[in-house]
Amino acid sequence: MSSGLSSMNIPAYLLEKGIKPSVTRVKIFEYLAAHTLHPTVEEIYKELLEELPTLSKTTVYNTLKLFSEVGVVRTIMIDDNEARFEVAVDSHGHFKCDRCGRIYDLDVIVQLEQPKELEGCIVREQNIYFKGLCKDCSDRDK
Amino acid sequence: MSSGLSSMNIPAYLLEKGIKPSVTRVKIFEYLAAHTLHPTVEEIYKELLEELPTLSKTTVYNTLKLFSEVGVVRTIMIDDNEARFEVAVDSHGHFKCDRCGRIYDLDVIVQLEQPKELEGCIVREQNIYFKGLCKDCSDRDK
DNA sequence: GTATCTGCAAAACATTTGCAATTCT
DNA sequence: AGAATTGCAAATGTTTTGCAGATAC
Repeated sequence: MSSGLSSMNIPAYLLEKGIKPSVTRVKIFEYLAAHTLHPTVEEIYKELLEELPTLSKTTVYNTLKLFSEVGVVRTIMIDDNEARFEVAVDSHGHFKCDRCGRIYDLDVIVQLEQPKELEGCIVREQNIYFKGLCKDCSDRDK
Repeated sequence: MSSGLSSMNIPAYLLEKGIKPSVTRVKIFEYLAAHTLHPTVEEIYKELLEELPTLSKTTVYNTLKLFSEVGVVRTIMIDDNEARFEVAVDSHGHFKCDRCGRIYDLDVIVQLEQPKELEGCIVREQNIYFKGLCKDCSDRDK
């Protein structure tokens, strides 16, 4: 059969971060790696349900929380109260369109100088995001 | 009596933005102006309840939404799904402590260059925030 | 066989909505 | 009176929790 863990390609990245692999975890990770437009829990859940018919939303939440704790994924919250997720790679910026809600990655690698005010603090993460109207939506206005 | 609108000092800022003043609105604005550590709806509501015993959380939500729409306040969401608010002044960065949850303003005025990738987009807002452990919390580790 | 992972149902929150009551002019 | 503001109660939507069942080693 070809549905077990043993037949899967287990991302080294997960192992490096100390994640014990399971079919569910690998699938969720692969989904995030393949869908870089920052899916919501709902989206991940609905799509994977086709491959994993017994999947529950709780498990998606649990897994993303686990991934987030060990640094495999980054949680993005911009304004609306629904978390979005991405595989944690080099710090980059985001652009969120206020109209269509899409969140785009910016290739620019963000490496800000640490403000003097943060001396004594331990800075673990830095984020930059822009908001406005994306090209598609602003074209539609014309 | 001294509890009506007529006895209050109405912030010019509200009028400029076209907000029709009311006791509730002025109080909420004053609270935000005086409490710059980015209070939540809950915090604003609980504190103002002492002065405005009939205040409802719905009104706090409505007012903040109104303020936000006209640009009087800015809504901040960093990770947890609870909105925080500040009076909208010049763009500045934030630092959120993962342990105690406090959000600090950074005096640094943020004026980023617009990434080339965003050509054709209408950028209306830019945000920068750092995350990690604040001085108090990291001192506690030693 | 024991520990871990998963899933269901219910609970916990934050936020929104509909509508009635109140207030302001 | 008429329009806008406020407040209650219920609905909505996301996320968390407790615990039982399944799975892996």
